[in-house]
Amino acid sequence: MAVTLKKFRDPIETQRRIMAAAKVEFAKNGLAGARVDVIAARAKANKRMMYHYFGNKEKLFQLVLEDAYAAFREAEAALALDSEEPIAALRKLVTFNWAYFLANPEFITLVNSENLHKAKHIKNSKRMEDMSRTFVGRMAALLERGVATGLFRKNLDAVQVTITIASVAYYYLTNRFTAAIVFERDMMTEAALKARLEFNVSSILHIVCTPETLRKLEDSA
Amino acid sequence: MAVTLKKFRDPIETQRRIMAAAKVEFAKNGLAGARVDVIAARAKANKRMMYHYFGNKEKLFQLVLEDAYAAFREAEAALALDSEEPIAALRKLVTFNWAYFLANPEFITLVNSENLHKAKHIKNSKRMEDMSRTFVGRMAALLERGVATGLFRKNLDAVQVTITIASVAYYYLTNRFTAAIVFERDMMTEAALKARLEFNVSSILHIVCTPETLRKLEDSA
DNA sequence: ATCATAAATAACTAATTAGTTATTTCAAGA
DNA sequence: TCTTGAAATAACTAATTAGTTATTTATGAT
Repeated sequence: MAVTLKKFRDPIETQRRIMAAAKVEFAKNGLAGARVDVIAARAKANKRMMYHYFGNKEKLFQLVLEDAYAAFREAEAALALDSEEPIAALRKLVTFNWAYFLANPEFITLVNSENLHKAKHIKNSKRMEDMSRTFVGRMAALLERGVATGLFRKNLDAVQVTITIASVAYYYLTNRFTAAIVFERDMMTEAALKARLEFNVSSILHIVCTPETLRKLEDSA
Repeated sequence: MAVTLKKFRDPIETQRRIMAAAKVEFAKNGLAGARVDVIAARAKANKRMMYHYFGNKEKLFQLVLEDAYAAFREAEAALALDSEEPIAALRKLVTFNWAYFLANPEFITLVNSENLHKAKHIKNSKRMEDMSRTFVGRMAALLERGVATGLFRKNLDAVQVTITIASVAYYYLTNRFTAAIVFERDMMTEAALKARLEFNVSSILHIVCTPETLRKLEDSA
């Protein structure tokens, strides 16, 4: 008999493989387009294992989606923005959003899928609730610090700013295929990506900073 | 026998009904999730008619999508921005984008679906090409006029501005379901919608206008 | 009037697919 | 070492679904 290195009966590892395979499949084809047989095959697991560990396709989707959010929030928290000077923190946050969506395109398509389904899979998720609270709090704190030091405009809504930072990155990347046709250019060349990130950083600074702050930034540039 | 008002054998009308039904179904469930039986039933047509007039599900999707783009471009062209003063034109354009996405939510989900499929259905569409050219040209012309009169900042890329105007509206609306959970608020109340539109108009003006223009706008406010 | 053609319908099929049943295989504790 | 329960597999099923076949029905031109 040939010597095998395969490790038998590792339930944790099997679940991990199924989740990873599901993430790829759901991201590529959406919830309706994803095939459980493909997930099982890619996970090198039996389909029955998916049903055993996760119940059904939709519950698996929910877990995959929650995990994707959790990873995103953790990465954002790791930026430690509260220990940075406000302008630097803002630049860092805009750049982080861009880089994260770019490096994790499946996050975008999973979120798109969930919104097509009116967020039914995470609607009553305690886990989502917990993640979101700290996330929103961080942005509000950053804006307050900027306002206190006179760098940022007053009365800006933290939620609007947060949404805007995400939107200028997310929209460009999620719609890059139709945009390539509409604008007749490759949206994903190195130059195009660099240009978009710079535009986004500049745009957010123009939205958030006071005119005086912007003037100083230009002088020092 | 009861008198019937039904008009028999109207191929144009039948095709119209199938397209309208398909738009609803594709928008609600995506391409993979949409059911041709549901489309036929909603159109009050026989499923065979769909195959007769449109070939298959994907070709029908392509037509529905192209029509959705055409309607959007036509509505935008009808704004006649070139006969408006640049600032007013810009406000009008941002407001139009917002109002259009809000009034035609199916446009957003159709575009999302097409991007999930990497734009394969419109990739070689001459019709899309024609629509897009005039659309991009209009934005470039508007920016140039603004720069010429000293209202707008120099060296702004028309494509980046166009994408940004769409993104701040599109992202908010397409992700309104997950956003409602993340931000723990109803994104669709009248007040929330009004606040977002105002934020978007202000944001785009801050990105596009020179500091002096912005100061004057504030003074006159 | 009637005939050719296109519109419309109903019933069918072949393939796919989410979920299940029945069975085997391994590994850890007594 | 034997037993028990969980992990894993294979084969199956019932339902769904895109697409077709075969047929009927209305309409406009002659």
